[in-house]
Amino acid sequence: MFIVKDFDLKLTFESGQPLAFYGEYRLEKNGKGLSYVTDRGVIRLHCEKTKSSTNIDYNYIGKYTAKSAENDIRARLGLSQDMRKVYAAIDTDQFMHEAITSLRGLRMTKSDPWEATLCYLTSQANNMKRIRGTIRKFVDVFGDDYKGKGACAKLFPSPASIAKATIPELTACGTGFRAKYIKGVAASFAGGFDSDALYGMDYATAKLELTKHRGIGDKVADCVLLFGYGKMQAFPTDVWIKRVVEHVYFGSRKTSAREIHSFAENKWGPYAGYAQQYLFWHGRSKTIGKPSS
DNA sequence: ACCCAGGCGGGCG
DNA sequence: CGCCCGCATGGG
Repeated sequence: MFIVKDFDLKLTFESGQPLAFYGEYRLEKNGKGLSYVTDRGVIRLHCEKTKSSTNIDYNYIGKYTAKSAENDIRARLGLSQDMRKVYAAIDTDQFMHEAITSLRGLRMTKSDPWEATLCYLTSQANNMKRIRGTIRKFVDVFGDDYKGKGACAKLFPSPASIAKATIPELTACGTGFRAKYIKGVAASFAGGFDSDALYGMDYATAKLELTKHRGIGDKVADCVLLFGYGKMQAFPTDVWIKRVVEHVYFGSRKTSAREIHSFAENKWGPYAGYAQQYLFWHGRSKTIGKPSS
């Protein structure tokens, strides 16, 4: 059982983070529930909001102990983050203040590097619904089966299992033109590429290592660093962020991704990634800057 | 029919 | 550098 403040499961889950691509969010009898798949099993959460905090209960299937499951949840849902500090750092102007007021409790989640990589390779020129459908098919088709203690579950597919799939098998999951990138990067993660080594690298160096892969460009690399490695200075600049930042901070002037990165680094520094997530979700909810809005 | 979706690589001026 | 294009595919 966790008791935390400034935590909103629905916002955290639904704000376009990788957890939503391989997890399941649903209504339960007396509150909200969430389950997600990892390479070790399935974790189920149940949340109850009280006046001043949120109580999170959980159970699990798979190669977990009570302790390792608890650690997994704390890390993935960002339960150790100091939200007072986060909000103090990103509450820089009227727009961000509105975003914080509207989205209080939205946490940055932390997936495994490989999970985030697969999710954001799939995301390019794609929409949330189809991304989710594709990742869920990956789990169904390529995920190992866990069987034990009267329970069974599909696990998140390994790099090796995706690497040995054929291109037609991948496109059958709805990847489209991204299949060749997915297969190639999976092969790298399965052998040769030491993904854990990037934890020990600074942001810029780790980004260089990621973008050596065909199919991982500037934006996907930033997503992997932010959502997969927890490097909070990463500021993924997609079409939405570009629109919102141009509209709110640049008087609707067309601005290059390079300039936006520089702006974000100066304004939010080590918390730029957090600011990005609030800009992204708040901007989308208000369709800020979008043509015909 | 056309446009868009949490882009990227490649070619061109 | 910046700009434009093709890349698959389903939904507005």
